Amino acid sequence: MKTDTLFKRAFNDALLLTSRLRDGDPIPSETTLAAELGVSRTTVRKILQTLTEEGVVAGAGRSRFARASAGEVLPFPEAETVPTSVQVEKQFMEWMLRGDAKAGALINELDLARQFKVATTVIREFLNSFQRFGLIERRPSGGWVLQGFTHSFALELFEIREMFELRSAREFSSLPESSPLWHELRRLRQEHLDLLGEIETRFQDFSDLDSRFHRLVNTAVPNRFIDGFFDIITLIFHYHYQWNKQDERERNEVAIREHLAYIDALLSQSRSAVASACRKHLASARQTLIRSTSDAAAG
Amino acid sequence: MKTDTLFKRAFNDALLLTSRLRDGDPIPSETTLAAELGVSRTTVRKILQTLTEEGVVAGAGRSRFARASAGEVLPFPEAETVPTSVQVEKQFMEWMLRGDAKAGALINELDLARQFKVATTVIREFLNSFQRFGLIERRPSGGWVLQGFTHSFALELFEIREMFELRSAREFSSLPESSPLWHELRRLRQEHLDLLGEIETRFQDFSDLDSRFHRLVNTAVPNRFIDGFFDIITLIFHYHYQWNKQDERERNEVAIREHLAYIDALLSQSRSAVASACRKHLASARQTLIRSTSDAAAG
DNA sequence: CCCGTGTTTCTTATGTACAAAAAACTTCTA
DNA sequence: TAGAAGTTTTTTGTACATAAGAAACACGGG
Repeated sequence: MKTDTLFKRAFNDALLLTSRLRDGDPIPSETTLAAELGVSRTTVRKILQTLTEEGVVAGAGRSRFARASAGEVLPFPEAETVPTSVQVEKQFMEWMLRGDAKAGALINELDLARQFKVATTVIREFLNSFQRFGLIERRPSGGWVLQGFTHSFALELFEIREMFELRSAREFSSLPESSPLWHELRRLRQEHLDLLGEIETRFQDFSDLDSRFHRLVNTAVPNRFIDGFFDIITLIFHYHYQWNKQDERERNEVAIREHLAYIDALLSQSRSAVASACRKHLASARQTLIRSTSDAAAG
Repeated sequence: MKTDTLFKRAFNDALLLTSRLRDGDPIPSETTLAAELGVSRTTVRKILQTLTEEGVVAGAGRSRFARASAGEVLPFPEAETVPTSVQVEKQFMEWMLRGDAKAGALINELDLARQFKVATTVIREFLNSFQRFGLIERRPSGGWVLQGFTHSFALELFEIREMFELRSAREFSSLPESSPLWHELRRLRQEHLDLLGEIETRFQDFSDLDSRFHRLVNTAVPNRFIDGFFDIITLIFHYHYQWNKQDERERNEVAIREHLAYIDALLSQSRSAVASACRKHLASARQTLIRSTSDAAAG
């Protein structure tokens, strides 16, 4: 049976919306709610029905209104609102990065299904779509081999990353003055400065800023294959930030300063300055990543 | 139920093997046969059983021998020996390239399943693994959108291809004298010359040679992401060669000459010569591909 | 005790069933 | 009659069953 995490997430969101209403306020139309919650009308109707049963919403059809008098309605637990695919990805990354499995090991679908408490179908589908990240590989005879987050994986990843980023940075710096991306870039620069000012307390916000900055650079001249590759980078860094807490504040501070130099180079539109700032930043990012790699030798 | 295309393919191969034996010759051991046919012993035993029933093999256990006296045994039809995944890919590419579906169109799993005469599960799995080729895209709300083999697809593909190929060519040309790849390259050069000599009759053999040459260049310094991207190139060209027969002989002849110039540049180990020969070849390959693109405007 | 076959167990590929969610269609009312 | 709710139809996501095929285990003869 299909899970109803979508319904539960939307229900929780709807609870928040209604809690802002006062007793007797009219409820927006189903179509409006659907747009606001980002789901179909079918799901909205299910939510309205449940809210009515709970007494938070009264009336029916075209005349529905909020009932503040009703007792507090408990939202669904956070965990039940996460799509299965996201849960599985998370569990798989933990399983791999925790080192429960070594590079070269065979992946057992049934085993994983039991461990992650999902049907084998879900694991199968996950592995299929996860293949593109290069961390697992299909065997000709069927089944999967774990390639793992190894030293060579990181090196190969960064070789491509450098090619792509240099290309995008070059394109970006030759954008016409009129491009709205310049404004975006200046805004991001300010965000970097702000974060640097509060680095002691907000250093964990860097992960998101990092991703947004590199994404912006890549939008100068879009290419679907570069975008796809960027998804890999994003995935790796997302989990890397979660798992490697060592020297986090220092690392992020250094990275912010490198970003600022990189941004200033872009703004200067000097090709050589852009290339060198970009290379410098990527080199230190690579170093950080490689240190958390699973190989024995670290050089 | 799992299909038995594997068994049928292996059975046909085994028929060929036994047809070379004379009456009374001993049959190799199950393990040996398994290795030769590239399947497990389980499948070999099934084959031996069938062959025995058909009278081509007599005896049992350790003493089995060929029986030439038996009438001709019919192999399974070619079509039944093709793995489902391959069949589906082929049908999907036809469906797309024939123009049965336009870019931006939604993909209906059930529809395709009926059309291709397979279960929805198979389509679903196919779409998932096919995503990496960039010709389809998953919608956030579920379902798939056809991106299609468009003008911009070809342009973006070649932008990356050029980056990767230039990088690999550069690495290749700086390989040490001792590398065995130089020998491989000289052998491929000879194959090109041979093909050029018989171009009138053998021009269709170029597709395979093309793929092998570019693959060789890429093996200089392997990178899993470049390898993955190369799979996309291979897929596209594989079908492109099958569908675009216009000027095929002329196109291939030109390409062979470009390859030869490219190979000679590599052998000369001159960076600038390599870069220019490589660029020149890719430019004409791009032209060819773009002409068979599905967009209205062709420039 | 090694190589080979016989036997059993495990794993994966594929078909079918069914609920969630989306989308399309219909009806109603201000 | 436009927009809203009611209803029906499609489509997708997940579970489960079963046969094909791989792998592991067991045993026997030289």
